[in-house]
Amino acid sequence: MTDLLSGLNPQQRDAVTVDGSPALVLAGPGSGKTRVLTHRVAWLIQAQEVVPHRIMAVTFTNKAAREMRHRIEELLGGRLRGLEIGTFHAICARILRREADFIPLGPDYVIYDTPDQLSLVKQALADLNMDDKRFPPTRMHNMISRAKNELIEPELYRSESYFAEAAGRVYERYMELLVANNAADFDDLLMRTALLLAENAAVRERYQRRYDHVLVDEFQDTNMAQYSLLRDLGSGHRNVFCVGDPDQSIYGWRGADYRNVQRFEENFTGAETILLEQNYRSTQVILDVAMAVIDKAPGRKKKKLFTDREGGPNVTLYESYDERDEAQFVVETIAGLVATAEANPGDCAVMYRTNAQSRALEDAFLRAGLPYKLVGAIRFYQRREIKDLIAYLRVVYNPNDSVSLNRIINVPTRGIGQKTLGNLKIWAEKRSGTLWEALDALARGEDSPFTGRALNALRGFAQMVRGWREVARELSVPEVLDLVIDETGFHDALDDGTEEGAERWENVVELRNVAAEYEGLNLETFLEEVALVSDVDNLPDDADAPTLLTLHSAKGLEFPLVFIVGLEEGLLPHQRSFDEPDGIDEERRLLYVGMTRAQDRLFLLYAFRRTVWGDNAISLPSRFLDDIPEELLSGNVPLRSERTTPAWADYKRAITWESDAAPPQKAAQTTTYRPGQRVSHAKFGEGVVIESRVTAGEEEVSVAFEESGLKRLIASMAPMQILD
DNA sequence: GGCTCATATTTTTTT
DNA sequence: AATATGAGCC
Repeated sequence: MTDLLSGLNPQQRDAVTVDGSPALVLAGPGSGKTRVLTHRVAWLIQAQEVVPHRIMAVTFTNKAAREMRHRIEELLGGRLRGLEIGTFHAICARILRREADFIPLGPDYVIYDTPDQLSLVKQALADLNMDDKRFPPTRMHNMISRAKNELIEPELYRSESYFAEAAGRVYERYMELLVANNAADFDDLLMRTALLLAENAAVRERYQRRYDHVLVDEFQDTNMAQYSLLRDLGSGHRNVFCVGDPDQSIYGWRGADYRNVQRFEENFTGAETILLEQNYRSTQVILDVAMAVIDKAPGRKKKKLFTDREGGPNVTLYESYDERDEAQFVVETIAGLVATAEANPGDCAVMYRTNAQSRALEDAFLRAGLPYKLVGAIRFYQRREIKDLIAYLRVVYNPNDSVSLNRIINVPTRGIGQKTLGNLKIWAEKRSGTLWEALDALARGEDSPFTGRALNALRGFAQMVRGWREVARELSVPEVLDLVIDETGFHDALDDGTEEGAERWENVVELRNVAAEYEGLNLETFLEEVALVSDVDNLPDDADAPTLLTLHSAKGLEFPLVFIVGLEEGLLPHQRSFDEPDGIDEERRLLYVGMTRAQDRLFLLYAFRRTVWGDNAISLPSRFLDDIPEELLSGNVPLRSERTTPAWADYKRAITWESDAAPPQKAAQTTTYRPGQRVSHAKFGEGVVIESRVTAGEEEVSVAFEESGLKRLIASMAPMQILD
């Protein structure tokens, strides 16, 4: 039996052994909060003799849940049975299936992902005869989602504006459609569970008795619904243990509210607050840089993080020419450090603000012939062919899921076009039944307005689905998949001889492999797993290759070497954050989260110009860079005091000036280069000037290089020798 | 009914 | 740049 408390510092030990009162652990990055959580669960089981199934532990990702279970099992030296551990969404999904009697859904409800949700919002708009140009489905969906996260039901949704009033009507119809489809969206999982516990005393008390202890990780990123759930679960025994860090709150856009930390202190009076300030991850230099950035956040409770990893190499700040150059620097640096055995490829992570930025990086890795691991981007389960097959499985499981039914009724094409489908919907409405009920009636030979080809196509499809439903219970998930693929001619329709077709078929094979791993599990469990997996969940940790991921998905992870790219105005902070109330601050915290992932080395990069939407634009270094003391930086960017031709400093003034005063005039009015001149560039070699003009105060030269083709360069950035 | 080509529109971040 | 939608043609 291991001593659970040895090897913990005094604060960690206090946290692990909190007894008989609620606890709030404010844990800085790298302060061992995962350790505290796992040791506490183990301590409860071992020292307090709490039965595992009376403990609920909530994590932020499924991967974190798996790892935590694994670590606790290691600590206790045995398998844990019954410990309830998972994300809020996963735990709620299970509760709702069990308590389906109390909600307007059957226990066989399906979970809709974002695209499903969006198509249902469009349907709601259509039903209400509302124009989707004036009421964009994404915005409507956003407002609905926000309401749900705040536990506001349609009938309570009050409008302050015309637009919000419209959203309220869409919300109401959207909910009706979800119920009709026997479906729940992500937000429903939380809202329905939270409301059930809040409104039904019997159910609430049952769950209060069921769990003696509730532990929550990443507490700063909980929303109202999640908090309400937590309060109701914990109000009896008050054994609620929350771990979080307001400085790492980065999910405000999804309804997370770090003020839940204050609410917790109010609702759970007498809660013990424990600060974990010692960082065991990063060097002092990295920590100082990160703290310099976060300290500028307004209205923040200052925490003093410290580490015994004194000093460390300076943080590298690199200004690249464009996103290609940026990616190349990353790849070359990694390759260099690997060559000198200073790092393993798997020690490195490259982080960015938007998924779109991964492209340039992937290109550079591919060109260098180096493998990499990519989190997110085109998510596997979002690929068309995968979604199609999942939709088939969902229809087999729950044929009243009309979103899935609509998706596959003519995929692969089987002669059921817009017109026939429209008629089918009209007929279904006339019979006041669902789409599937109409199809089912057709298959049974009921009289219908359909004749000829349309009738045959519809009946054939319906009979095929009926056939699957009859045998599905006897078959494993991969067997059902095989049946669907076989009878629909999915392979031939997909693998059309093109490279893309072959790739899509590969994905189908991969899905079948995934399904095969669920051998023994039923369709219900498979569909639920698939609906709730996140990208980080699928991160393979065996491959020794650099990881490419967004700053958001980097939360909770750590790497010896971290590159953060695209530190530019408009990207980080992102353009879309500018008009959000807490927007810029959240961007700042996002950068802080990224920086504090690094253990040994941190590289910060920005590009002088970047292609955005196929347009090449000059970019400005991120304002956050200004907050970093220069003595902690090295790289290719001159000190602020020594900059002689800092092109961007003037742009910055031009863009950030507040008054109506004209932006400062720049020196460059005439061009140094003329069309037809032969020039030589250090990197691109020799070429001929095609054009040269002054844009935004900078001379922009287009040169046709013999080796490297046509380039557009900024004269002051990339000086060239004139050869004639 | 289905396919091809042209136009529009897009990208924050995720369960 | 890449994808989604829509018009027009077979």
